[in-house]
Amino acid sequence: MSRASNHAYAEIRSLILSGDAPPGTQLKEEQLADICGVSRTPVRDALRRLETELYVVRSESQRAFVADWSHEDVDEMFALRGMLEAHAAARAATRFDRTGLDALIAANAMIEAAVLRERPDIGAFLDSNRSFHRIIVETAASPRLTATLATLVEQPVVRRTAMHYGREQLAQSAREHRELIQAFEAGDASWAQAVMTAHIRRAFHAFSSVRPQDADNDAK
Amino acid sequence: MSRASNHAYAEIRSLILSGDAPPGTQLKEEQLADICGVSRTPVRDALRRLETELYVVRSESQRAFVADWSHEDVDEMFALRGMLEAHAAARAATRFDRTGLDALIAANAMIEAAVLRERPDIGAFLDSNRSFHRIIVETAASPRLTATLATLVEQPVVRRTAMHYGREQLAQSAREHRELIQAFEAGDASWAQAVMTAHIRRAFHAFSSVRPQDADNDAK
DNA sequence: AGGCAAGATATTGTATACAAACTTTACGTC
DNA sequence: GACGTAAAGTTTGTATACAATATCTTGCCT
Repeated sequence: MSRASNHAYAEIRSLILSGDAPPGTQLKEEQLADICGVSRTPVRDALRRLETELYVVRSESQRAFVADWSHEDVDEMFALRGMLEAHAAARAATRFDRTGLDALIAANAMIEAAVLRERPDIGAFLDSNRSFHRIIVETAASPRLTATLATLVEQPVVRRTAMHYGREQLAQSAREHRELIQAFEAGDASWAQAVMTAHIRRAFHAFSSVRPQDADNDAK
Repeated sequence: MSRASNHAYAEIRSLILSGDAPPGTQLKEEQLADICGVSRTPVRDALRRLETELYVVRSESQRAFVADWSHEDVDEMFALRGMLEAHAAARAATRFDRTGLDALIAANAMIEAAVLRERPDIGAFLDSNRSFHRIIVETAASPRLTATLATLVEQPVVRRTAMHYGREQLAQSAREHRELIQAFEAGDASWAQAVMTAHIRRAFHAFSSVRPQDADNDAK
């Protein structure tokens, strides 16, 4: 995807993630084109991408809005993500080589470094966490699975979850990653699958315990 | 999505499914625009959609090609579809009402009618089969799940599978549907999930036993 | 003869103008 | 005053022209 199109995508996505365009906001192509400094054509491309990733929904008459997620939507998303990432972990367990494992260990080391300091660095945590999970999904070597998960792992949700992790929960997350690494080193698909299921499920409950008004404050 | 865009989508998709554009064929926007009688703009939209549904892949330099499916791809697709449709069945089991069940029973009656005749009617089987599965997924009431499955249920594969079902396998498929209906009437999520898992898995093995050269003949 | 480079060609990306569709508003009628 | 309808305004859809980039061709140099 080329320059203008990517730029529009990144810009609009960031409008949504930052909360500048809260759920329900109508996204008008021309207005976005002005903001991004490009024409409507690449904006339309960007909106389509964001639509498949479910950041954006369309009304019956094809107008675009920032997606609003009910609690049930989030529950269902975590359920699907749990199934698919656990499946990815199981496949990855029989495919990891030393290079991949080392990359995974390095990513988790960065996570721990971000967590085990006076004031945990949530941004660094999120970045490394994303790398960690991406390595697993890519090692699973199923383009279809990768594509499917890409539409399910909603960064705003992950972010909101992490924001409300306490220090202990962040550390627990890193410990679960350690157990995943053990399962991968043992090449044990069932083990990896079970740990990943629990890992995602726990994240869901951490997310659920966030009261909506707190989450609203995060968006700012 | 509007007229020209939908038309281009349907036309290109049918080029791929019919085999007129075999795997690896380059899909040039201008050429497709001529074929569809529309401009490049809606063609680009259509290609993007087909890309997210993995009918089309792109080279590094953004040229579009008809996707090629390895046996492993198909295996993985069935695995994902099995997980997700079984999950849908479990959710649906706690949500069916009398109207939905009756619709399901009616769909399966049509399937049996298509199968239990001198010469099974594959076209009618496929149509009713699609209805049957759609009712279940929609009853699961998860837009996300619906959207995800839509990108996985590849009609060419379903078709190729059904073409090679013998009369007995077609009848077995209908019997499995009957058991699914029983599970739904009992409101038993685990039962429904298990039957659906087996149902999809059996379809995969029916598909796998088709030798490639036979499958090629089907495409004609 | 083989490889590299420059130009020619083909293909996709972007901007813009116009068309179609949907929404809102204002007015008339009951 | 409420409802329906029509016209004006807004937003998205499509076509087309042009720009950028990739690929292929050709010819030159080694």
